[in-house]
Amino acid sequence: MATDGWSTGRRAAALESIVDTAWELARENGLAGLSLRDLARRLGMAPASLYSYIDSKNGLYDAMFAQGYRALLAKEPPAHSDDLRTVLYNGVVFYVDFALEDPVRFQLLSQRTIPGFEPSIEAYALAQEAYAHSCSALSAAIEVTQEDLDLITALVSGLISQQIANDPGGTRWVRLLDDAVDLLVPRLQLRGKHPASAGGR
Amino acid sequence: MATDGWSTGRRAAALESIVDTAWELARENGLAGLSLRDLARRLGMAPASLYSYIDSKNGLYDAMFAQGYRALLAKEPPAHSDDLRTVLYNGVVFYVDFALEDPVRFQLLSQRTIPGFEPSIEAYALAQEAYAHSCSALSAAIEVTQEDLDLITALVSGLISQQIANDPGGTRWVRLLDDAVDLLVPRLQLRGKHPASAGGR
DNA sequence: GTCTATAAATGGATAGAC
DNA sequence: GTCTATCCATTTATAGAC
Repeated sequence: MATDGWSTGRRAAALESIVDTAWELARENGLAGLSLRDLARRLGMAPASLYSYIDSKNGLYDAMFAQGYRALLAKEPPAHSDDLRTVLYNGVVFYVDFALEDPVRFQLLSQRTIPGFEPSIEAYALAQEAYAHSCSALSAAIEVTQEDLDLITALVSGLISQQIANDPGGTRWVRLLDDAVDLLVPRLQLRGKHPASAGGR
Repeated sequence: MATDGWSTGRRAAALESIVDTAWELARENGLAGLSLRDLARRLGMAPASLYSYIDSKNGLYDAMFAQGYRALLAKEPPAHSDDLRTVLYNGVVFYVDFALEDPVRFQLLSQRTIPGFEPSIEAYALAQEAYAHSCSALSAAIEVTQEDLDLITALVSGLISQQIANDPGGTRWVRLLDDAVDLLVPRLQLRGKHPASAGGR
């Protein structure tokens, strides 16, 4: 039905506006400092009205979590390349840019910091999809193991969180991205030269 | 005066008991979920009495922060060695053990996650002291630049936070510590062979 | 869906007696 | 230094009218 689609469309748009405003407040007062009262006030509505769109505060965090990963999935990925170093570097920059663009979002999406919150299965599926996308470009360039990917993830997320925590707005850590890639590339190439050890998951 | 020392000693002991209990609650309910009311109840005292020891909730976080770094400084450091890889590996394991021993403590000490909290100058000095200790063992073994140290810090803290966030209680990330050290050692040795580039801060 | 009203609890923090 | 009492703001969440 047209009416049905229209109303659910309007509903989704209203929810997205709520989530957008929630991110706005989270950037101002911190993720844990977000309150439904502030949110309703900024939206010009009564706090109780929020419950037409979310079922609880954790439901709001869940919607924010999902929207965050949807934003990552919607981002234009780096151009393809056959050079391993280029693929890795571009992929890493792609994610670092996204993370530093909004540190609070990085906090919700990548760190476990809100006491009671755990993403729903559907929201977590988006996170996995985004992760798979990041890995596929690299897998196309060279055979990588799960351990390779985990090391890359650790190093990159470590640089990001150090940057956010210890030099917010600066470049002390992100400028090491080149060096970080230089660290990783030899390990990946080494494995690429031993096809006998292929078959890693 | 003896009385003075005694009373301040008792006072310090009482404060430490408060901070210990605060950590206990933080491990149960999350760092942000800590409340002065719960804390007082568990201590068997009135909430108002806490204010004889702390001046505010952030003051409590500050005392916890300081105590956390004091615990790190009090930990028996790894044995000395002349082998670079051994020094690096032992130093890294030393810190990883400390972090995983109490993930919530790692959160307060190493991540910026409590909205209004910023460590006091005195507490932060302890953090710097602990950092300097970690670096000195490495510096004794080989010449390292600040960039080297930052890369090590990023990789290690990245492994720790991934371990905590994505595989709590498991070993998926920490078992990569060996590989992480293998990644770092060549970079450090390379610089060691070019003494012309010495003088890095 | 939105509102008013309100629940029911928790939060941090202070005043003042003892 | 500890207590009782309390303030006052805030919190999430619900009930029920419109």
